[in-house]
Amino acid sequence: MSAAEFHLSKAEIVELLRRHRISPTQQRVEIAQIVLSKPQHLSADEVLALAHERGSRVSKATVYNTMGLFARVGLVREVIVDPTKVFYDSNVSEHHHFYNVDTGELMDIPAGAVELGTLPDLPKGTQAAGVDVIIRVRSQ
Amino acid sequence: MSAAEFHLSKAEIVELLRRHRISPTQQRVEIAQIVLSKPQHLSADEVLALAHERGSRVSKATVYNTMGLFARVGLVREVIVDPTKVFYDSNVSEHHHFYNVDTGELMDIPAGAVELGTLPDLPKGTQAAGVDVIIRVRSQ
DNA sequence: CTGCTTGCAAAGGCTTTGCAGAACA
DNA sequence: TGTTCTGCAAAGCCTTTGCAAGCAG
Repeated sequence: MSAAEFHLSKAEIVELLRRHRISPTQQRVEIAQIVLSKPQHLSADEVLALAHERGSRVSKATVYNTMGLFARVGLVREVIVDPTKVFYDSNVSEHHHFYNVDTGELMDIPAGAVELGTLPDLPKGTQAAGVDVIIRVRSQ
Repeated sequence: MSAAEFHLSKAEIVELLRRHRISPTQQRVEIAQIVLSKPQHLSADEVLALAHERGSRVSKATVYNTMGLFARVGLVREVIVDPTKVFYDSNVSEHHHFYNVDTGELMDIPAGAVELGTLPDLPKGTQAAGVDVIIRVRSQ
């Protein structure tokens, strides 16, 4: 997906959801507006907090359902770096991450800054589903 | 650490723990014997189950404390690929992983099969703490 | 209408913690 | 003996689920 997905009007969000065969309910549209507004890394709790700040009346269960749905259709990407919570990344183009284990901060690695040669042979009977590179850093 | 760390006698385990400034209590020695017996990926629950199979009377709390301690001193490595549980890898030499999202199986990627060029510039004020490469695969 | 969604609260699963008793040095 | 460790149960967190009421098409 390109950066054109960012800064979307409500109508564009509705269209985007429809293209992904997601029925554009009010909650889903509001969550999409928050999450897809710019490249960012948000936990479910942060999405909920942002929604409430905006005045949306969305429940925690719906945030989880919706983020799971968005991840399944490729609107966001789950980033698993911290055993205590999942991050959702609104940038679904191929890129990798720095994770500061002291602050819990997740940052993008500039595209092209990590070269990954050809993939190794996959285990028999499997197909690739994604490659994650996480560089853990510590505040010094 | 080399493969020489595997197949250790009780005395060797005690010595290994002492070298890492870990007081070799009975439970820690038993857990180390299980975990460090060979290259493997175990969850805390699996360590506990193996300990009980062996007849050790170790509690869940002690398994968590001990695995956390071992990870902190570098006797094992935490592998975070699944938001529902942490894996402990007894192979602490540099290598990466395949993770089968369908089966939950974690496998080593043969050493050298993934080429990672030079690391990108780290965020200001941080130092590298580790690099994880996870290739997610699906059963086909 | 008819099924999909939502929200609430409760349940679930993994991990941590508090504290008394036990083991280590 | 003083400190560190262990075990149990309870608590904590994030996430999922059950089910009745509410919306979408």
